[in-house]
Amino acid sequence: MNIGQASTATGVSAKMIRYYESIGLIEPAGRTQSNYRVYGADDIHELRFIKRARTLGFSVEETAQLLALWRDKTRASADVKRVALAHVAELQTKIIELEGMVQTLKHLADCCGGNERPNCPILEDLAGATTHAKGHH
Amino acid sequence: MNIGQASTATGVSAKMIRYYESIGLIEPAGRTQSNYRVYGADDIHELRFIKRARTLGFSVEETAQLLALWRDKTRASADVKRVALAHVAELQTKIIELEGMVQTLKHLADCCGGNERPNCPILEDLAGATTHAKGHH
DNA sequence: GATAGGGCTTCCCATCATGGCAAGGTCAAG
DNA sequence: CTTGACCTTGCCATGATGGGAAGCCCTATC
Repeated sequence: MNIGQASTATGVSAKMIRYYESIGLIEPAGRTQSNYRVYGADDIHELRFIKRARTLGFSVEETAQLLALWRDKTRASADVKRVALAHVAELQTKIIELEGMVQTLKHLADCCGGNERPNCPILEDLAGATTHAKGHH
Repeated sequence: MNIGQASTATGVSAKMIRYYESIGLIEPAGRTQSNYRVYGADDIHELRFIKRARTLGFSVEETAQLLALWRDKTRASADVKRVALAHVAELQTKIIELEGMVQTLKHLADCCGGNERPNCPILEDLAGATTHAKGHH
């Protein structure tokens, strides 16, 4: 299996497969006599694992940890769970941050006429926020 | 006012002030005879505006649009509102994405013993997801 | 067998917003 | 005049990804 086929089989671009190899996330692939990378069923499996982890928002670093645990047949599931829950906490922190932005902006937008006149509470907030921000009008 | 003072006055690092100048987000600052950048009250005001916009998650590009609207005294508030609501939509899309990840991971973590044994539904999901993912147990 | 088209290789560059470091000029206080 | 804190520019790094160029390889068709 060539890198292009591995790519379509896993949804990981050829570019990224090479990148993952270069940073040591995956072992260097075998090569044909003409220096083409060759992938087997195990490699495909591993790339799918990586793809899924990335889709769930794990960083490459976290993915490496999960891969190591996956490879280690004597792992404790507690270790996996810890990594997963730490990631959940990160995600939730991010969500709360974004929700704060949304709330503020929605409030400001609600207060904005959205018409032809220049008067705009959104700009007023950005320019000083001394106006009624939200909650304490 | 030197760049360091402008930085502490606005919360924008000196590095970023120079960067914003280099990409044309702000006008080149005036200079002293010894080539130090000089900032006045208006510049501080503008940097605070930028800081606030960035804090609300606007990209530098979006911030540039907002700055332009702010400077334009004849703007229509509808234009500002459009930029803001477009950004809200982006944020909400991102939030939904993250919430999907959290939901999946929480479900998997709930199903994981979190003990000394290697058996782990989290890894099983990453490795193939042919197990009961979520919803269709 | 020659040629064309597509796939592979490596290497470099760009993104976005930010930080860090280094070498050198400047300013203010002692 | 020295010291230390500040400023200047310039280059490099991040994280994960894409783009492109130059050159080699393989296969199918003529």
